[in-house]
Amino acid sequence: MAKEPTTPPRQPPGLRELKKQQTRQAISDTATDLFLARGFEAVTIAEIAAAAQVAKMTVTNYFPRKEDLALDLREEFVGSLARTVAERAVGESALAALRREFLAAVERRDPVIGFAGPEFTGMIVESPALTARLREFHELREAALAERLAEETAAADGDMTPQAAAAQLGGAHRVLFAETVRRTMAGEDTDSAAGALATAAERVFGFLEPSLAGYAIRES
Amino acid sequence: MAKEPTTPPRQPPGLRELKKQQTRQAISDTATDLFLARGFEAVTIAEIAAAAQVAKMTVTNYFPRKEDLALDLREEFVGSLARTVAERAVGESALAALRREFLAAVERRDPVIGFAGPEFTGMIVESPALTARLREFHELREAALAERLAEETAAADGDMTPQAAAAQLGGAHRVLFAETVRRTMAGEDTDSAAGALATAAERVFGFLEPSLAGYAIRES
DNA sequence: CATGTTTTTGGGTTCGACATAAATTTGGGC
DNA sequence: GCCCAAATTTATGTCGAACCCAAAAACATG
Repeated sequence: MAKEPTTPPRQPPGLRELKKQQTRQAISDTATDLFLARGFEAVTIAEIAAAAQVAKMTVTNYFPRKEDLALDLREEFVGSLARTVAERAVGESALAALRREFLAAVERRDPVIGFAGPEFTGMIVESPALTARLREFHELREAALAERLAEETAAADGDMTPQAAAAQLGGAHRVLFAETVRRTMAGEDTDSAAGALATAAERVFGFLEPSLAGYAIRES
Repeated sequence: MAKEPTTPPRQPPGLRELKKQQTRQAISDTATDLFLARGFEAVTIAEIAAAAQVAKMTVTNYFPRKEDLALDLREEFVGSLARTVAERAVGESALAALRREFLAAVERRDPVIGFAGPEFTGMIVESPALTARLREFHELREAALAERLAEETAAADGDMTPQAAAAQLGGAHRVLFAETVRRTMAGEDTDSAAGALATAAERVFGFLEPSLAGYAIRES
């Protein structure tokens, strides 16, 4: 069915691949500029194509959904929690790892937890389509985390503990993300918001401590 | 601006109002039949209008979004958790009330927690648009719960405890809803699924006990 | 530089969402 | 009963995203 050509994905970046990346990036950048200037819904695919000097279909080929043009961090976002858990230290619980990493992300002002500047944040908040897409990302992220936790804890097949724990941990992130967005949209400056977020994170994660402090502690 | 005619909205259901409800229901029923028979995306608004013998625009007037034709339980669903908390007994915590009500809903085989029959459930699962809409309902439900909890606990303005608690409680419901859907799609019969759901609910809510057993206990 | 593959292009279709005005129906006052 | 004003339904038309297909252009490889 899937034929392996003479050259399965090996090294060579190749000119073709290079130009693809450039084209993709150029389209994405062009689109983002337009979205920020006039709002997501107000910009048409045709306009983006014209501005990027490619055919409409080329835009669609790279970004099957219009939302993808604005939210191009899917992989990064969706995998973040599962990755943190997978890479936690021996003796560290999932909760501890996620809290530690969240606080580090606050320090970094990481876009992945919601630090994205008022324009970009506003673009998302103003758009139902983008908001919906982000909601989907949150769900996928939680599902990825649940899967990771199931493996890490060697949970039995019918056991819903991993999903329950992932819902709590993912929920904490979701709530904190929303708070970051709220503060950004309220015009609060980044440093001030970051301070408040760190405090809020202590509280929100602390709230989970009674249930999760002993869950998914890495053994080796 | 808004002029009050001789008769502001008073009592009488009125013939006009009655026919509106009938029309609305007829359209919704027609649409649901078509969706179940051929899938959500495969049915066009024009077809629904033709089958219900009304104009396309009439369908759109009653149901601004196509998804609304299939998911017409928004109010019920979104308000359910907040309502349960609002009506809990004196001395009962939010967690206890929600668990009690969830188990009662399992006994009722309530569609609101996911008991909807394989056809209907399949229709939703197969459709990205309906899945997205349902996701939105979950979020609105959690937000409504958070608001209710904030009032019930007289939380201070910057305090995120209500949101955090709502995320945990709403998360539990979301996870259990997903499990109901999963079992339904796996072909499991309703009674068997209900039994498993009751057990799962005990576990999932029990998992929250350490954090939430003492939260939002009704005082008067 | 010839050949085969991948990417881009251009043209076209479908359908949901939305706007507007015309036609129809209803509720009441008289 | 009759007619008016308000509300509802209908008829038309626009716009844009998603999708399909075949032809042309760009690239990789021997």
